[in-house]
Amino acid sequence: MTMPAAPKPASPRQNHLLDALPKAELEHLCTDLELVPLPLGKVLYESGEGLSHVYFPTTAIVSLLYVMENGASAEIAVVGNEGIVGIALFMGGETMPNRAVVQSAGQAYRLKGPVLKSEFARFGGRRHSSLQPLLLRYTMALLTQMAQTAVCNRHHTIDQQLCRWLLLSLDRLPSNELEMTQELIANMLGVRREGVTEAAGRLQSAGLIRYSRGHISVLDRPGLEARVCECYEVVRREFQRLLPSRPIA
Amino acid sequence: MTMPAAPKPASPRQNHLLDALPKAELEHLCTDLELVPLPLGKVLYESGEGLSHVYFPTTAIVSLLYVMENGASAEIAVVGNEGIVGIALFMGGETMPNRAVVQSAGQAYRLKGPVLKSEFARFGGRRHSSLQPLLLRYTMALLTQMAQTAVCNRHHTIDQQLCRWLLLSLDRLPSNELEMTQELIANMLGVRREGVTEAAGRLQSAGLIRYSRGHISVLDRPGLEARVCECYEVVRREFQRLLPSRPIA
DNA sequence: GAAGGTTAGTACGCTATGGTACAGAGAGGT
DNA sequence: ACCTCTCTGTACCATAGCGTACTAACCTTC
Repeated sequence: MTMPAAPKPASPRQNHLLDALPKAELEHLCTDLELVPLPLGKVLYESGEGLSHVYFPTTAIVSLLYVMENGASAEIAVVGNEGIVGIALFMGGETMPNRAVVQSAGQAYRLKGPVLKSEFARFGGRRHSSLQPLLLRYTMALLTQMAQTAVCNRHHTIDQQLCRWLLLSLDRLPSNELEMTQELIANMLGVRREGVTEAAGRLQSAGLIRYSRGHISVLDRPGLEARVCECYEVVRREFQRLLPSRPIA
Repeated sequence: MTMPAAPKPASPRQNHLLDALPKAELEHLCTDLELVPLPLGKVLYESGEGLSHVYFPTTAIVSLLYVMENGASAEIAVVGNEGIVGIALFMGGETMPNRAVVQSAGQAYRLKGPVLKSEFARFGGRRHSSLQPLLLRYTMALLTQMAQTAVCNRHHTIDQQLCRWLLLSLDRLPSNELEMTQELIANMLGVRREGVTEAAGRLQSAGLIRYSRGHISVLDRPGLEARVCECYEVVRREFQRLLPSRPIA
């Protein structure tokens, strides 16, 4: 069951990582958490650019993209309310050769880099932080998502990849509606826009979705799950296993 | 300059991660490091299987593969003397949905899981361990390699991918010779064996490599670099940036 | 040196996807 | 109501890579 559609007050607990923290620790962070709107298309960081903040999405979805020299792009991973944007900050290295762009508008809590770093390192000191193991497990799940993206890109059809993409997005949204043009989906998947049109047309004919000018209604989620490749389930299971506080679906 | 081909005595310092540790810390680990041979094809861990050890390759190269339900496979990343096999052990989660298989025979130092974990966690205590930040930065580099694999799978031709694969392997070997059948390369790249035959044939006609029954001699490395897609350089630069102790090339 | 296995090369048709061009269908402004 | 812009649908050809079948080199072993 997804939650009721009533406009809920924003709370850090809408992000599963923050929600998984012990009460005291979350409250400790709360003073530094800043709620920010993430409009569609906003670039949180650019390839190779240092990050000033990390973002814990609540209702927004962020795509990690690689943009090639010739301008073509491909989605590497997607981050919603189950995760955090900006792992390079606590993993070290400061930057990544990717771009993080808002794929579905919404909100996120952001935290200044130094605050996160000090909290992350506060491990084994007087007080045991549970943030570090949590973030590391999340990173593992992200790793799996990237690995599976590579596999999917190699072996699966656009139809299957579109199903995977829709399901991954759906899992990170409160409703069955998403605002997304075919053009943008094509950018994410790294395929032609026409390819998405055809694939989406097939899904629509099958009665699984309804598409109209940037708005997708998912009518038959089980139908999508029946068509998707194994990649989706592998990723979903891994997130659930590593971050069991709450199934991401 | 690659090192002279003389058979050197094995040393943990042949692995760049171990080599990057301060002397005292390496010596502390040395009692637990165990040199093991890694024959071609050996499976270090299976998808979803718990790991008892981590491996620091010195002369071996290990591939991380995803094996699909139908048996087809795709390489996710490759680990040589610049890295470590078994990051799930310190990242948490214990397992990964991949298989780690020896792609080029050689040696590695292995370390019992619990030893690594305790050393990894010995951070912020009385003594600051430099192992943790090192391994986390390595994980970031691995992340980039996976991301770039996804991009490469999406956008680049078999020829380009073969070049990338050869260069990545070359960077992890002391010589310009590799033992590798086209069949195996095809498994790694997740393409048909015939596709590799044709791509390799083109490289051979161009005088860049010589291929003969499982043995490849790279004759013209700059030639390969001229044909490879940007993915190779992105990964190489990222490894160099994050693990600057020694360029992996 | 003959036999059998492994590795590599070649050929042919098929399909998914890319490149390109253009037409239709909504939405929004004036 | 009309124009215009954005988004979607369709069509056509080109091509990279797949599936399959077969042949040709080469290596090993008897």
